[in-house]
Amino acid sequence: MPAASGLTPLQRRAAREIIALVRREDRPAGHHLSKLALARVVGTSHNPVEGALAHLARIGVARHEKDRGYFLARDARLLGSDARKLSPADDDPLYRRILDLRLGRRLPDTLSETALIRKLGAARAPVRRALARIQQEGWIERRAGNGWAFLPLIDSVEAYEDNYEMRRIVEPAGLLGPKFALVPEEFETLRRQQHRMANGGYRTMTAVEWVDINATFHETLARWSGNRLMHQTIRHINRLRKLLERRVVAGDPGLRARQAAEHLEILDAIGRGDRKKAAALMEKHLVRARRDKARPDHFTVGRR
Amino acid sequence: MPAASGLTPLQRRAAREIIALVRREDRPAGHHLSKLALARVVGTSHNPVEGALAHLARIGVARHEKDRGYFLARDARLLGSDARKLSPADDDPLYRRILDLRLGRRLPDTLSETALIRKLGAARAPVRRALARIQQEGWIERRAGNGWAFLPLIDSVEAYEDNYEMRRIVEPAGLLGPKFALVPEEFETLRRQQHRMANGGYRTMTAVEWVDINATFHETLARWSGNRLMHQTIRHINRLRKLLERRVVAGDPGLRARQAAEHLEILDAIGRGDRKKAAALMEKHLVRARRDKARPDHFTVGRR
DNA sequence: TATTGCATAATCTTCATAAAAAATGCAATC
DNA sequence: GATTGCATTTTTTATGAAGATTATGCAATA
Repeated sequence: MPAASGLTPLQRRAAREIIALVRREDRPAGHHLSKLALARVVGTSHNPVEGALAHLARIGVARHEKDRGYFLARDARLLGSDARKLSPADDDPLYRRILDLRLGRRLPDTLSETALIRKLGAARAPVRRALARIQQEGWIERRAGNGWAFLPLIDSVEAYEDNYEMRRIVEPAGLLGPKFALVPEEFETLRRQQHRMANGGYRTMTAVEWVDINATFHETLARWSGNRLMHQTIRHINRLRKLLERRVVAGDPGLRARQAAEHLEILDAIGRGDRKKAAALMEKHLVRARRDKARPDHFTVGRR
Repeated sequence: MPAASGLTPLQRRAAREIIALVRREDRPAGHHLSKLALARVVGTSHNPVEGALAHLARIGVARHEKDRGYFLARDARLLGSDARKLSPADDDPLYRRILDLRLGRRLPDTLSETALIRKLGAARAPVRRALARIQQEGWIERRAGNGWAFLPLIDSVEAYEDNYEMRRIVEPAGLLGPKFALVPEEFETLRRQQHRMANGGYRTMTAVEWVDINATFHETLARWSGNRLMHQTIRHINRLRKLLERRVVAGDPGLRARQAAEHLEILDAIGRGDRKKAAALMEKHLVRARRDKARPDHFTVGRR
């Protein structure tokens, strides 16, 4: 049973982002959820946000008052299980199925679109949509004439190592780039986030939130490099990494706290203007993170 | 008037690759063009290759003998103008128009698919195909709800600088990676190619061929790194670079020869197993290449 | 024994239209 | 003066069938 049936994908996404936002900012019960402000955050018109808010009211996350709008029903930090229920993993079932099939070695390296449609028992258009997303993520490509070919980017320990090696090469270099410039208010936001995490905030966090905060940290620094191609590349690498870590065990709490501490050190160095130090710390951080995670048993195949 | 009307895109592509192949290998008149072997090279079935060969016979590049197949009509090195006529630039007219419009600042940063369809006066399906390609190349992305947003990756001097900076960071690191291993026969092929180019071979080459040989050189080295993500990333960066260099002047012959000489130096260092030296040479090479090309006047906007 | 040339089968693209979803506008309300 | 709630407009997605293209098989031939 889907966690939030009856919603359009965009409404689900809006609902997810609303919860993520209030949790990031640790809003208390009673906080006003302004339709227009939220629409700006989500990047859509206010229409789908209305649907999302209505859903949040149905599941008891928000209260509705006629002509006044929606308000948070409980403190945001108590909404962990709701955040989990709306997790992006369920977003596009077809995408999920293809990913699971592929990771489970149940799809050949190359196959025609029609063959995939038969296998999934789905219509062409949605299958194509899922394929487009996968192509965008970079682990499938069209073959010259017909059909598609999976690329070996997500389904092996090696891919995992490759991913970390790329990060180790690119991210420290980004900190040293000629156009690097931090954005003060983003700097403060990152520091606050990582600080909270280092001091036990991870206990109320879902796994997805943890991963997202991590990704945001690294992607923000990449953006500060002033090199847009580098930012895009890091985003791409991170997306792939999320797929690779899909089956990785939750990660013990000590790990989370230590990572946050390392992130804070890097931020401090950047804040002092000591980019060389920051780059060195970043490299060490990435080497250590790889060692902590890249173990063969994480690549066992299973359902869920 | 299109250079090769009546051909399907795949047939055009096959024709192009056949000519590129025989020119790369400098085949003489009379060389047999085997349908099956060519199909393997192009990556399709032999059907579209047949169409391509028929076309090559029509335009006088190949001769046909009943039940014996097709044969090269002239020495491959004399086919420069034919190679130019089949150049990939004409492949998807819609893609070209969007690119031109965007580079000419005639498309807003964000617009709906329908608006684009109206502007181009084309049907939805082909527009969507072109957009998918652009999305793949990374300079457009879907917005949350509706529409598309252009990313600033192809339309400024800065993007050009960013591109070279990324190459400078990634490519030398690739040569130093832990899994680096050259492929002997590819090594010889690269050496032969670059040697020919350094010794005046560039005179019979089209601009597109020059760019392709360059790209092949760098992408092959990236592949040798053993890091598939790195290889993919370099390929992506190169594709963007081709767009950026679209309007760059043809490049004086001396430049071509010098670049080839630098490529040969790098290959020599790799061949000796001196990867540190190779990486240093690569970095110098990229810095120099950037200096030679990144001049503002290349970003003048014009038709064709 | 491998390759060609052609026939047949499978796959993909296009296109028009209906239905779903998102964007937008604005009077009523706080 | 800003925000909500709802009506209207615009955009996108789904669908299915015809036509185009590509894949495949194989007898005839070099």
